[in-house]
Amino acid sequence: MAGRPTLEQVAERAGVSRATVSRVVNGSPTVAPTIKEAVERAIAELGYVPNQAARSLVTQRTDSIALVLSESATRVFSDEAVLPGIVRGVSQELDAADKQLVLMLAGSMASHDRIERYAMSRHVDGVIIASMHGADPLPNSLHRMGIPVLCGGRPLGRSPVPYVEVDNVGGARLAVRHLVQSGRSRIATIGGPQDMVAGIDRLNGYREELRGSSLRSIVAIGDFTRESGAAAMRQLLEDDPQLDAVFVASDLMALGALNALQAAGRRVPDDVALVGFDDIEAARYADPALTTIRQPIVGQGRELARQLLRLAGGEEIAHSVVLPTELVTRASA
Amino acid sequence: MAGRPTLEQVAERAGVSRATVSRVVNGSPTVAPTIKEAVERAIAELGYVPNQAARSLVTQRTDSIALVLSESATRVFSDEAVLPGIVRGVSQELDAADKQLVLMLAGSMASHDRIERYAMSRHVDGVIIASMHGADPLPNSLHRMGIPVLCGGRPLGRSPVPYVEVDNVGGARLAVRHLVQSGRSRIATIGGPQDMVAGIDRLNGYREELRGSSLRSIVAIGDFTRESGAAAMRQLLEDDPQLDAVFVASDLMALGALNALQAAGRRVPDDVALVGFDDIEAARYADPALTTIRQPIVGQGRELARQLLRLAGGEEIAHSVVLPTELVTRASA
DNA sequence: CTGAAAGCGCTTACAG
DNA sequence: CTGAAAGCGCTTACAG
Repeated sequence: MAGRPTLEQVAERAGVSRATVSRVVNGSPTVAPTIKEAVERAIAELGYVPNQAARSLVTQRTDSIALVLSESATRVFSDEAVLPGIVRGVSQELDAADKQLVLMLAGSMASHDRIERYAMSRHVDGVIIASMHGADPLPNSLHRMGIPVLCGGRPLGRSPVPYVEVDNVGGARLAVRHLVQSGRSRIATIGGPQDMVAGIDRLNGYREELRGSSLRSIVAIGDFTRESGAAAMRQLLEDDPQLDAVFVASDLMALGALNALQAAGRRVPDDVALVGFDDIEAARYADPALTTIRQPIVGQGRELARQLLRLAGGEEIAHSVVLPTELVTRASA
Repeated sequence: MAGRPTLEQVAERAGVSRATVSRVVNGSPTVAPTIKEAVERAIAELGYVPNQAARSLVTQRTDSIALVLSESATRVFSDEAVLPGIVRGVSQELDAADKQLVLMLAGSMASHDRIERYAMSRHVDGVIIASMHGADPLPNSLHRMGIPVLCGGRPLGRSPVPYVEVDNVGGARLAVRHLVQSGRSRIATIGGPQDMVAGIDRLNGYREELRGSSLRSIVAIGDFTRESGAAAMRQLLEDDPQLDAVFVASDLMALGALNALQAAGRRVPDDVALVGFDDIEAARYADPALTTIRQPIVGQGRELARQLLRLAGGEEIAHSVVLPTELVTRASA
């Protein structure tokens, strides 16, 4: 088959110059209809598809963007329920814009280097970094190199890098307010890891909302896994056997907490009301079904893609976009 | 900053030709140590990173491969538990080989076109297609175009495209054998969708194993979702109220079936033994914990990547690789 | 509206 | 061991 056809061959077949073929391919309006037709026929007959590398070399664009997920994050099962949704949202929006999605799982510091080199090699027009632990230096260093970069979730520490996040603080406040309003008076919380912004903010929301009431805070910390939720719940029961409600910073931890409560002979919601966060599928199937805070997961992915595309296109974008969360009332509270 | 530095600038700074810089960058052994050092210094000082597009244009390689997931598949929650594992496995192996992963969610037939064009534009060195429904024409058409392509899961219908799959038939037989050996005599099954190879093969395995015994088959079909598992279970109880065991073709459907059984007042495993397939996280936390067939998910991803890399490198590879499954015995059977 | 020509940033025979 | 030169397949001012 002598390799795949080139512009040159299409031009020859259509009896025009390469420039003209290029114009047709790129939809330039200044091509005579008859010529356009001839070129299109030649393209179809030859099955011509433009070589992206050649195009990128001259346009300096690749029409693809990288989505970086931290590998350690994908280990947390809670994230496993969230990250696929983000990937799907990003993918949908990118498809619509005819851009490609390059997925990079950042395992270690070593892979940070790989990612930097990759972005620097101009293989992508921009980078979305989702799901960070701690104060990851990657967003800032990419930003410093002049690469369009956007974070999913507010970066810890001061950072000039724009981000899209869900309203963790507001969601937590919603949950606690619901518990207060339903007459609970000893409201504990199981917080997430304090090196992740979702963990930090949901705990802050809890504290902020309690501050408005006369209730005192009762806190245990987990790591977003089911087991850690169960362990934290046992701890809380020891710390305050009289507690009558718990706001748990993730549904998965809430499911663990639910098991621990039932094992301790507490009825949910009669003795202890329980509110989770995330609204994962399993929340609906828990017994009792879990009241929780829903966050727009696919929506966050879409918004990330839209913002990055604008940024890569040279537009000014808001430094932060915060997506609303909502209370989903079920049986557990 | 006048754009990012080029080979040319490195050459000038190091006082050598572009050819020499290129040799150093690509690790050619025929460069004098002193020169090599000078070049490396210049590279470091300038922060030079090769432009991939330029490189690809001449080498005809991109060092990246595409992973295609069907979007409809990601809608099935059962797959949500499986696909991230495959992505992770592929990513691990590709990272080790310093290749990039381009993720494409194939939503519709329209996106099939996009994927073909993308592969044809030589933006990737090969394509892995995971998770197909029906007899998807994509693998064959890519193959016909001369693009290295590999399927996760055996393609339906005759196809020259090589594949990597888990032993669905063998796993199902293992499950049924376990039920037979534990003395069950009315063993039903809930099959998966019959347009997916996992659905078809697991049902075949059930039938094959029963054929060896004197037991008759009792069959209902679901679509791999939890709800469909519950519905199918209700159907089975109606069809044969005396059944004492069920092999369910996915854990998620098995969880639905478990609910339905308990709602119908049957004790598991006392009245009815239950075996699932997949070994997803939730199987371990069911009550009773679910006996199931474990498949190597990340392992399948890794094997896919390894095989595709070989294929793209021009090696001959086996037309099929079948990875073993195993029985994980817990409380439900 | 169309074409000739330069150039994007690399790699790789080919000489020397 | 090193360099000059050709060429990978496109796009885009610049003329006409």
